[in-house]
Amino acid sequence: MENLTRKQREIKEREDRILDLARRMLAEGGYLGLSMDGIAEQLEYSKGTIYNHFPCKEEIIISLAVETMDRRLGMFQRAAEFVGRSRERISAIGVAAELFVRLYPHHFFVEQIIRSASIWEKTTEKRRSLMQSCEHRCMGIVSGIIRDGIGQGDLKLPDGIVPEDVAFGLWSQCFGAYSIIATSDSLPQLGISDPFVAVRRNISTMLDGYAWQQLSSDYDYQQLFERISSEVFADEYQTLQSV
Amino acid sequence: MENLTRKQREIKEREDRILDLARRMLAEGGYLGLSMDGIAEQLEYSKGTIYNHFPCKEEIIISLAVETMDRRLGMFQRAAEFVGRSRERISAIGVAAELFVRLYPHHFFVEQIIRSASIWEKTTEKRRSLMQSCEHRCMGIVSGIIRDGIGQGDLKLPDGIVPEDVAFGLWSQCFGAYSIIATSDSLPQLGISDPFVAVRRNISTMLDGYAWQQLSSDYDYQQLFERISSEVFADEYQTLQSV
DNA sequence: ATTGTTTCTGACGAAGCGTCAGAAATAAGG
DNA sequence: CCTTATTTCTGACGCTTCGTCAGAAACAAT
Repeated sequence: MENLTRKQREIKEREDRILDLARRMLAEGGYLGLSMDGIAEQLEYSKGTIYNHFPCKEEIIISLAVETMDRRLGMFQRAAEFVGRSRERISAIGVAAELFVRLYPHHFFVEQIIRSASIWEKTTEKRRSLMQSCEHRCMGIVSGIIRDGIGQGDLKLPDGIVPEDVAFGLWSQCFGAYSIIATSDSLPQLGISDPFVAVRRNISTMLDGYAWQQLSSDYDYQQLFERISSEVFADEYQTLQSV
Repeated sequence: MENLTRKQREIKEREDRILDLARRMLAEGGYLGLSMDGIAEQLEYSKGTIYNHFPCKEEIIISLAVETMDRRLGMFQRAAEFVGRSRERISAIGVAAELFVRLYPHHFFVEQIIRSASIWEKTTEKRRSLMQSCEHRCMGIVSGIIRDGIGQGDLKLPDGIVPEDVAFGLWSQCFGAYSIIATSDSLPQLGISDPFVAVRRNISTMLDGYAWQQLSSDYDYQQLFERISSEVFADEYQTLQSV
């Protein structure tokens, strides 16, 4: 793998710096805060050089989004390896999702931007399908655990409901809640003192509704949450605590 | 109320035309598709005139968002008046939310943009608090129904959970799901054939998890959905069918 | 008819995007 | 080591959009 010339290494390294700076600019000032001129200036390269890496602003954003989803996918994979009953494993996914958004809010923010700015027209098909495949694999992990649960008799879905429908429910609950949390500073005024706890309870209650064993009345999922955090995601959890 | 000069009426009418065009431009090309120059050109006024109405692009977007939330608030109010047990009334809210997003996707899109583009810095405190108050009242309606349910013995929340937490769950479930539906065209590939139905089932299951009477096993909420659509929201439902 | 006020206009400066001819650096060949 | 070919880098350029503002035009009051 080390058959790269000095030049090629330089280029790769510069690309990382571009993405790193771009993410910060995006976090700072949203879509408009990210400026090609600004990148060139701050990195002390000419604009042309930046455009050698990325043909347009939108491609940078997509690249950031792919990085983001890769990172989460990694955490989901680690979570899925948690040894335990199916509902414990899905809880591990929940821990991963929450830790991810709390630890890397900038990453999550990129995903929100992707979903609203219409940047798709300008980007190549390749990047788009790369993103989709990340999304698919994330969903696949979750659906897989649900299927395992069904196979092991922990869960039985009613007619007309497939595991993907439930996975979609978890996904939208998380995405929606985390979006609202990130962009609304008046939740305490609305009477929601700890929205993250509220999300966990709501999701847990939905799974109870599907009668996924073991029910939250027979098991301390709050304690499991702590255990998974400190066992599976020790480093991440540490970081979060210290902030 | 009719003490307006011809001029003033002209101005009011023009403001509506600006907002109408702006919404279409926004729906067409996102944040970037909305251009002040474009508005001036298409409406055949000079830019200065447009800027007499709105001091910046962002204020237009906020105005659109307020329109949006007002409209939904209206539908929520009608839904809340539905006569029935508490869980039937919350179902009516669900119908309103779904009809709203399906009938007025442009309106919903504005809300998504608001939540990602960083437009808040440029806008006045007044508009912002106007939006918040809309949000609060929407939440208030939902929380109110939940409280009614508790008062009438249909529902009992576990310790540490307040009605607002449950309302937050419904809100985030809907917002997340509708966002994903609006911006992801690969849901069928993921195995989710009818995402709107999936949302309804997931929400219903969550309410079952809270043991909100009557449980979905004892009541045909699918049929209730149809009934509310055609009774409370006859016009809207009609429009939706014909599209 | 004259004066004062409101409303409208479009040229302007600033900033950002993406391009491209030519300069500079690097690699290859003798 | 010098020449030539190739790659990489540069920044001026054209274009679009934002938001401003001095002056023109329309309107109202006297």
